Amino acid sequence: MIRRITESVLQDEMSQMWEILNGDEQKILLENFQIQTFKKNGMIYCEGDKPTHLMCLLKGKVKIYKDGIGGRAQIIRLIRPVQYFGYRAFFAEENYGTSACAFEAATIGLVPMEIIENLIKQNNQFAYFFIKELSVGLGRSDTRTVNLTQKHIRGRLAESLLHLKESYGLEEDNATINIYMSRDDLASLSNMTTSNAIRTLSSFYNEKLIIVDGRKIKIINEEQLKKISRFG
Amino acid sequence: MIRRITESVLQDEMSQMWEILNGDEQKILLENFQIQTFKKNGMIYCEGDKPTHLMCLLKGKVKIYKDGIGGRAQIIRLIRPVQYFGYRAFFAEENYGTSACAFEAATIGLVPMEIIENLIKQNNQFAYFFIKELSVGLGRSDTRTVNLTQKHIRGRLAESLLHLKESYGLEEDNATINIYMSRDDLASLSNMTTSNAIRTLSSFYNEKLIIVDGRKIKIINEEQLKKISRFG
DNA sequence: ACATAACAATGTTATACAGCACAAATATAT
DNA sequence: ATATATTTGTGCTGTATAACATTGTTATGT
Repeated sequence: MIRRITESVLQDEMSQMWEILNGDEQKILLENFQIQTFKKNGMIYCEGDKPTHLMCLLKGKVKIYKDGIGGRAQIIRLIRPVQYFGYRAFFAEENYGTSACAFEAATIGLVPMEIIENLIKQNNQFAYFFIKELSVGLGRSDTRTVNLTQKHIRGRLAESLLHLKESYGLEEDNATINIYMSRDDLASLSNMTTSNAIRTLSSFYNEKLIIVDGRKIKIINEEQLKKISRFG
Repeated sequence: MIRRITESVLQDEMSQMWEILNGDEQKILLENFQIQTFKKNGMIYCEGDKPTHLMCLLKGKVKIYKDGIGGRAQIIRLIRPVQYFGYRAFFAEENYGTSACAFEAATIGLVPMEIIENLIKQNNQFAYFFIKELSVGLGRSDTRTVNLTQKHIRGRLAESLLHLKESYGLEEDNATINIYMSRDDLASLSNMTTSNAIRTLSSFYNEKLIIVDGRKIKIINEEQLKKISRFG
């Protein structure tokens, strides 16, 4: 019964990966697949840990971050369902260089990296899946470096808000960003202090670009935000 | 005769890749391999171009950079012989997100990406080579993001100097960094303005950490530079 | 050898941003 | 439900660093 459930998860939600595999390979994946849940703010893995599993976010929201200088965290990547993560360090033969934490209650599918490694060795399309995944990620990371270092504070925050919208979408009102995020996290995402995140957020509110209600943020002038993000 | 030469280049210098391939595959690589030279400051490819070839730096020094906001360039990666580059965008199915330029006269080996793609599809170890290469690169890029955004100006410059030493080594005196780089490039590498690169360099000189003679930089107190890099 | 341009060095000013302190408002746990 | 901890909002102050201006120095070409 449980096997039925996990099989349908693999088939339906992780189809991108599942469909590349042949029957035998699917069977191997199924036999080694497990699902784990994490509470809000639960740690999924820590910087320095040994990577053991490929992870696939099935439900919830996850942040990948690095602890920088003086405890200042820096969010590197936001994960949404269905995205894969946690495998880079294994391939690079390193310990994790980042930590992963659930923004909100999360359900994650896990596959031991040895299994993934073997599948890669027998299925080239599967290997190519990771090559593409990593290549896209590397491009993003480089772009992010430049954005974070060269854009001004307003541009960085505007970019983050738009990025949150792209990643997690909007609520039923078609305006409120569908995430409940602290000012602190918003600051880590935008490479600024919490004070500045708060301050800039209220500037945007005064300029009628957004409406802020506690942690809920409604975008009301996306065009202008885009302009500011491009550099304003 | 020419074939003999290119074969020896593949065998000796690009051995990391060559040795993974079987006889037939090596033949394919050899038949599609060509060597090209670039002058000092010669452009190898540009942001926005369509990626067509895997490149391998055989001789010289190359910088990979992005043109950021207001013409401010940002060096993303330094290439030394023998390192591979130029393939990411193809795998990601994007145009180049960076530009590549020769610091000094460079010799580059080129292989059409279609050939690489086919080799990947028939040789899993070859695929794994790229998975590892990309994984290491992605980790570096993420680390770099945090270093450039969170370290202070002195820390960033110290880090760059040490990085240059690691990348290109020292001259016979075992102290002078083996690269002839403008202050402007040093600034792009360290995410600062040219003025600040110059200023901070002369601070380091006054503190007797380095000796500067034009573009030649001699490291005389590496320990202290490391401390500053870690955060001083 | 000289002119011209590119590069390097340094001082001055302007500004964006970080750090801190404190009060008010919200979450979270018991 | 109440207490405790965390998060949020603001103002103020100091500082790092970007921007600008000036001058000296080193390449490059004629």
